[in-house]
Amino acid sequence: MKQGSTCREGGWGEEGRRTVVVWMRRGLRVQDLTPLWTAVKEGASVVPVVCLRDDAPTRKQTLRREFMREALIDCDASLRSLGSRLFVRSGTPEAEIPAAVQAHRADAVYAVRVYDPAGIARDGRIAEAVNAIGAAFVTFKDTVLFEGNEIRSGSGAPYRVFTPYMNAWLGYRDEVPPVLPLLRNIPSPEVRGGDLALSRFPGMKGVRRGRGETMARHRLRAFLDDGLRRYGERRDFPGEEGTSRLSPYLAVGALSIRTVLKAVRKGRQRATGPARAGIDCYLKELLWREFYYQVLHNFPHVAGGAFREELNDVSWSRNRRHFAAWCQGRTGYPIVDAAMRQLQQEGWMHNRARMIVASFLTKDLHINWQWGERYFLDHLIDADIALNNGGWQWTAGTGTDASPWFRIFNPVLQGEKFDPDGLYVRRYVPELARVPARAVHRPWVLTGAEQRDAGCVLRKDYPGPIVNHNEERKVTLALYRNPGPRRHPR
DNA sequence: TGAAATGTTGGGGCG
DNA sequence: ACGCCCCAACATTTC
Repeated sequence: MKQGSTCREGGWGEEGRRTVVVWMRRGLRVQDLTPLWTAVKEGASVVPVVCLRDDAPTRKQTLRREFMREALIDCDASLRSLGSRLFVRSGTPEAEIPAAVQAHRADAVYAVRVYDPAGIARDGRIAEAVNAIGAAFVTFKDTVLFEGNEIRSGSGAPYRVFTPYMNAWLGYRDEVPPVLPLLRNIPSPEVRGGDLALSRFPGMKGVRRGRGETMARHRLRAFLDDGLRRYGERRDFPGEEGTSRLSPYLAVGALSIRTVLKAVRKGRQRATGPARAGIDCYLKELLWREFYYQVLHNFPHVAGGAFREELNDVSWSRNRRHFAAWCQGRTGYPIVDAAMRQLQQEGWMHNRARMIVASFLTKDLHINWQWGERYFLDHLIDADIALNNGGWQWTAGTGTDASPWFRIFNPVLQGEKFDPDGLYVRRYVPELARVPARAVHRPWVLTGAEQRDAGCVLRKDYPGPIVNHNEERKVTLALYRNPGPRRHPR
């Protein structure tokens, strides 16, 4: 379970017990958090640390930062109820984790393990600095049930295709790590130099009490009671509340994947027939999560480009006007625009919609999927490098188990299929609220009089389609077939 | 977790 | 009554 640098001999602090800095990175919770639980179980005096920056958030990251800070408030409150607290450090982890070790004369740093190359490199630098002052840097498996090196094919190779991976994974189903026992008390030292109280941190002004571990547990409970058994039939309709909405909590570590799996399995035992099928559908999504972590772990080059490296040569469009229209939800394709506006307003987007907008960016606008990947990372409150990358490469057709690159979504048909009444589109694109259902995903078919009746005059109240899907589809086929240099018109 | 193009079939209108 | 055509509905192939 542990993996890390040198362990220090006999490092007992002045009160005769070890002191461990628990870096709460990707672990904004108190229960079922491996590094925290381990430190407490070992009898250490625990210093739960978060490193925050007090610069003004960029506009694009506002929602994400707000979500994280709500989770911090909840986390701090939970820690306080168990005799501890958050020790907030102002600055970068590279500077502040070693500084916290120094201030508390800690013997070790415990943290949740990460798998992205940049995060691994950063951990390496921090480990070096921490080792240099005589403490250990130890990371723990926590974000996934099984790591990339734990499930291998018969030949020992990592899996590149989802279905065989899933089958192999199911062979280990009895070995999933259990939910950790409840912590009832977390011994912690007094604050030292550089430690801030969360409430005193400048960036916390005005942050409401709201989402965090407590809310995550409520959501999980609500999903188990209501949504889970119908997940299979409802999950594809972005206008409905058919999904768990747990992803933001998993992303910041306000909820543990072990807790989710245990709860879902319990629900599955009681279910029969279609309900069980619906639950299995959800379990499969959790396995996609495991799969993409496994891919990033074993094939780290995906973080910087296509898994299928020959597809790094595709010459993408750099049309800024198109990209801006996509970002702002002004492409003239209602389902795309609704989805992108949902992202801007809520910092979250339904997964079906994510696939549609990703297909549109790559296959209709011919823009590099990495532009979309970056945009999603900046705007999603559930931003997760492994899953975001896996999803984008799946749609772009550059990844493992990728859809063939010629699998292109038609935004009109997708809209009509998965948002038949236009509920989703009308909610996020109010210009289209009064457009009749038959045209809500293709408003350009309305006559001038019908447009005026619906209060949606094309190119005045709502943009005309910025590209012609049918034409751009053909361009994409040519582009992927022959990845060489190419000029994009307009 | 696609969609378009192409092929096949069968029913009904119609000369 | 029959063959022909049209086309919807469905299946298969192709990108």
